[in-house]
Amino acid sequence: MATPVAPSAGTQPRRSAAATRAEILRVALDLFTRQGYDGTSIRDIAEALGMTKSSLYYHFPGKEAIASALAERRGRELEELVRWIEEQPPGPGLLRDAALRWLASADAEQIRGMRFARANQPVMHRLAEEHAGIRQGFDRVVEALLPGGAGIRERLRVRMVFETLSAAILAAEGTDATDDDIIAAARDAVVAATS
Amino acid sequence: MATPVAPSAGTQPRRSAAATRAEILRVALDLFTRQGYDGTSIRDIAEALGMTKSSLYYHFPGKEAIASALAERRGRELEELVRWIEEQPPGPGLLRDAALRWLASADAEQIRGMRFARANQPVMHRLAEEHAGIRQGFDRVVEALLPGGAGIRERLRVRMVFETLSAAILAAEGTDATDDDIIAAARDAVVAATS
DNA sequence: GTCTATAGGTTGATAGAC
DNA sequence: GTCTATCAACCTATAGAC
Repeated sequence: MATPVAPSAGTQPRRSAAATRAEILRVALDLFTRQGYDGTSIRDIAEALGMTKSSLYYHFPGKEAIASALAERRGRELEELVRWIEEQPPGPGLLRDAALRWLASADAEQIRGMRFARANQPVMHRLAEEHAGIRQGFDRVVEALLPGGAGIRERLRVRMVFETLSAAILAAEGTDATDDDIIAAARDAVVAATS
Repeated sequence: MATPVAPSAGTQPRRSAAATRAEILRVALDLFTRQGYDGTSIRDIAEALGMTKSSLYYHFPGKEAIASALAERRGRELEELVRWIEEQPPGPGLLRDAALRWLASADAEQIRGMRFARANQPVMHRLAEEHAGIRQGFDRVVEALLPGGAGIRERLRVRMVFETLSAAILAAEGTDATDDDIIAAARDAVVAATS
């Protein structure tokens, strides 16, 4: 399963540090999603990359820092959605439009990111607590869509609309549904929930 | 946080083994949900019960057996739903009726069970693989509701209706929503999705 | 049924050579 | 940037006394 890297011949490494970092994140995302954060050791990640644990520590200060980088990437995607919402004129159709826009932007990588977040709730929650920058999931989105004094039931409703994609991903677990199937199912549910 | 158990005075233990077993499951469910399966050691569970690890091994052959017992309990709840579905006359309204029945039966304990399953996907999945008896989640329910040749999109739709409660629980994470709020939100979504 | 003690293994992380 | 070698801390699980 590992993809060993041929040792570099010259003094210059074959790939830049930035590329290696991205590769580490890609492999870690895959393993964390499939085996869970706690079920994946630093050694697992390193071996899948064809390097040793110690080399990994050159690129990241620790295991949690890898998960943190993944969470931050996910946070940036959501922040972009918040910015878009704040630019729109408020109105009753905005919730549906925002949710459908979110779905339309969901590519394979983003779906993998959500699967990761879903499969590793305990770590994500811990990261959000320690590290105040990473606010949990759709908090900011809900904030942007609702007036300040909204009740708990209204908040729940809005949150659930955005959890729809997450629900579709979970529903597809173990089946052979494609990403397109998942997004189509989520879209139907969003439309039904915002009628 | 621990609730130490007073040592029994006579030769007979204060509580039957069955009661102790149930208490272990209750405490383990709580800890597994809050800290995750891997984040909870046998020692954590034992200390919360006021006993030592070794005593726990008298009641359960291992850590995984505890999670397995929790998963089986969850499986029994779903089996009851499957039985009910099979007794009903088939029809287009059956999906909604079954989902609403499932919601109506969801008490606090069941919601805690779902939260556990949700927060520990990797273990649940592993248990379902190794131990063929525990089939994953709503597989049986979907089977009972759909004709054999149903397509993947139709299967997804049915699964998602049942994932609604799960989505509501997730949406309520971190908020101060009550169980009633969660169930109400889930009911609205089920009705919308099955119109 | 519960305890102490410990075996046997894995983990995340560090030091220092190249 | 990558390696070998090593550490302390932690885990599950077992043995055997009471």
